[in-house]
Amino acid sequence: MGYAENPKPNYNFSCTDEGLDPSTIEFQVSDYLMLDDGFAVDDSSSQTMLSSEHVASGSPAGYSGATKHKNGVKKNKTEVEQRIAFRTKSDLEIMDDGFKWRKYGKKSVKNSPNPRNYYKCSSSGCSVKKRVEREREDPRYVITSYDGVHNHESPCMVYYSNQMPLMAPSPWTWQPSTLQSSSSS
DNA sequence: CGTCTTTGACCTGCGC
DNA sequence: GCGCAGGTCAAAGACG
Repeated sequence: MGYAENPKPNYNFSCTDEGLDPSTIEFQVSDYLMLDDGFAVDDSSSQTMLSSEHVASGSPAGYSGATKHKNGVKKNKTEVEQRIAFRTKSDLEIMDDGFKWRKYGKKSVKNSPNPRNYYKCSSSGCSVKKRVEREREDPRYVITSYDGVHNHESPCMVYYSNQMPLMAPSPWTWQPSTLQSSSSS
């Protein structure tokens, strides 16, 4: 496949898709969550809020699942730099946010008829993970959870370093302060 | 040929 | 201690 910038035709959210008309994208960020260490939820949004249960897809303990690696290296809680989860209304489960992701797992979760997909950033040295699943109660919405912070620039942002980003900015550019100020009218 | 997706198995944490 | 649920690994196949 050759690590194309837009590896799949359905990567409609690719910023490098020259034939893409942003106005045709069925995408909207309906909700976002800033998930810090304690799975804190930014409730500054006046929209319908997602509970942590929503994001964790029925797991009351949130990210209480297997936070380990096969080699026994347990991921310390403090190592989790940042978690971001947001809900988007989209027909596509995969939205190209400017980074290249490699799918490494798919799991059907309890309390949800829709499987959860696991992605890793395919950039070497970057261990950011992403989980994508459709909302149980409204399959039109896709819940995307990012785990960690990229240690590299988005290829998209680099490419358009001298231009306005065509698409909605990746979550990495959403600073909590910005979110707070932007959402509080 | 290189990379990605799929998928089943395995591992670990947590609740009972 | 056991079972369940979630997260990850890795081999095999698919694709460009």
